[in-house]
Amino acid sequence: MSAAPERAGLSRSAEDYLKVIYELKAKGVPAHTSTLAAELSVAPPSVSGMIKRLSESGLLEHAPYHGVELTSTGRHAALGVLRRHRVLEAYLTSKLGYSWDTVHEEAERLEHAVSDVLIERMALALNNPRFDPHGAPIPTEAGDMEEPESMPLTEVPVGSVALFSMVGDREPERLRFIESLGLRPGVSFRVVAKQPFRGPVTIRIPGTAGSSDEVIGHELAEGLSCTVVEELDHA
Amino acid sequence: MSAAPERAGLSRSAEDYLKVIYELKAKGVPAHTSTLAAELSVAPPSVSGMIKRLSESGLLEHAPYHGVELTSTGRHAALGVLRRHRVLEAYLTSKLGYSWDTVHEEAERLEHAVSDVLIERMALALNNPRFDPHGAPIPTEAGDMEEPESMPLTEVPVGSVALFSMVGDREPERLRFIESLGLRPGVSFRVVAKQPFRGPVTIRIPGTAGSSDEVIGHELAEGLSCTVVEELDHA
DNA sequence: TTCGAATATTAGGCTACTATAATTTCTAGT
DNA sequence: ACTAGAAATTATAGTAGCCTAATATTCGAA
Repeated sequence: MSAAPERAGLSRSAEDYLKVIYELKAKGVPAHTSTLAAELSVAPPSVSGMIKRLSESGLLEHAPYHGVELTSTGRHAALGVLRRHRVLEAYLTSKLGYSWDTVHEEAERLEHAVSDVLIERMALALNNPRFDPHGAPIPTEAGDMEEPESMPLTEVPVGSVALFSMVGDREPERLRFIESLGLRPGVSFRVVAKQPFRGPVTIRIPGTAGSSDEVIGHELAEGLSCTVVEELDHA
Repeated sequence: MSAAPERAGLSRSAEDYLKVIYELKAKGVPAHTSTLAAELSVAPPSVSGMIKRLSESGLLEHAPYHGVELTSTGRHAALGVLRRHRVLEAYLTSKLGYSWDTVHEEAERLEHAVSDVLIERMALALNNPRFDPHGAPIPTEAGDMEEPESMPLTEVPVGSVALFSMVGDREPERLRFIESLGLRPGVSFRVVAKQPFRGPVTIRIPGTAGSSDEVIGHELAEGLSCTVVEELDHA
C-alpha cells in the first residue's frame, strides 16, 4: 500500500521543483527564489525551505541570496521527471485520445506516480518517440536530451521558411488558439512580414488548397520555437 | 502544477483508508482499528487519527472503541478508488503487457493520481470491462457493483463443478503459484476431493490433452473465490 | 558611495500524516 | 461481578510542506 513510486525518496513537490529549475535553466533563465515561487505558485519562503532540503540531499547547489544550480544528481532526477511527463503526454495523446491542450494537466499528476517500468512500456508502445505532442524533445532513458536548434518566431528573419518546432504546454487556451491558426509541431511556413516595435508577425502556411496567411501577435510569437529550414527567400 | 487530482480534497492516505474499509466490509470483516492498522501497515494511533478526520468529513461513522461504518458518501468515494484501481489493472494488463502478479503495485499508486476522465477513456478502450484481471468486479461509473455469488474453494462441495472467479491481488508470489496450477479467473474445474481437518482440496482441471489434478492447501484454497456451476456430480 | 527598493531568508504557525508511550475502555473468563 | 488482558484512545513528538510577518542582504540609481 506504499504511496510513493520506487524512485528514491523524492516527494512530488521536490520533483516539481527540480523539473522547474531544469526548465528555467534550459530556457537560460536563472533560477532565483522569486522566479521559482512564481513558477510553482508558492510563496518565496516555501521555496527557501525546499531549496534547503534539496541542497542537503545533494540535488542542487545553493549560494544564499543568489539562485541555485542543479548538481548532476539533481539534473538526472529532473530529466527523469521530464521524460515521464513527455512520454505520458505522447502516450495519452496517441493512444487515449487526449488533445494537446488538455494532456499537460493529466501528465502533470501522473509523472509523480508512474513507475519507470510503465514509462518504458509506454515508450515502447509508441516506438520510442523523440518528441512530445508539443514538439518538446523527450530525454532518453539514460538521461540525454537533444535540444534542437531553434529560435522564437519573433527572431526568424522575414522571407525564411521555418518549421514550427515547439510550444510550452501549460496553457490550454493558448494551445487551442495556436491550433486554430493551423500550427502544430512539424508544420512549415514562411515568414512574410514582421512589424517593428513588438508588432505582429505574418506567416504563410502552405495548405492543400492554396496557402493561408496568419497574423500573430508579438507576445504569442515569442513563445513559439521554430527551426529555420531555408535561410532566405530565393525568389 | 497542482499535485492532486480534481476529486474533492481526499488525500492518497484517506483514499487508501476508505478503500480498505470497503474491502473489509465486503469480505464481512468488521473494520476495527487494529485490523485497519494491520491492513494499512500503520500504527493503531495513526488509524484513530485518520478515523477522526474522516468522520468529521462525513465519510464514515465512528462508534469509539467499536469499528467504523462507511456513510453513503464514503462508500461512493471508496467505490471510485476501487473502480480506478481495477480499470487500471485491466488496462495495464491488456494494453501494456503487465502480468497479473505485478499489476497491483502499479495500480496502487496510479489510482490516486489518475483523473476520472482518463479512467473512462481506458474503460472505453477496453469496451467497459466488468472484471479486473483477478476476477474482481469493476464498479460502474455510477458506483454500482455486482458482487458475484461466490464462495471460497474450501466450501465448494466435493463433486461440484465450479468456476474460479477471483483472487486477492496483493501477493505476487501467491499469484504466480496459482497461475502455475493452471488457475486464472474464468477457468472451470471439478472438486474431486477435500480432506478434513483443514486439509488440502483436490481439483480436476479439464485441459486440451486430458485433465490434470491439482492439490491445493487449505489456506490457499480459502483465498480462492469460486462460483458453483453444477451443483453435484451427476455421474 | 550610500540608500532605498527588490529580493531572500529566518521566525513562527498551521495541517496532515506518521510514530511511541501512557492511559482508558471494553470484554471474556473465572 | 470482577478483573486481567486486549484493544482503542489520548498525549506528545517528528517530518514535510505550506503560509504570513519580520528581518537581512543585495544591487542599482542618485
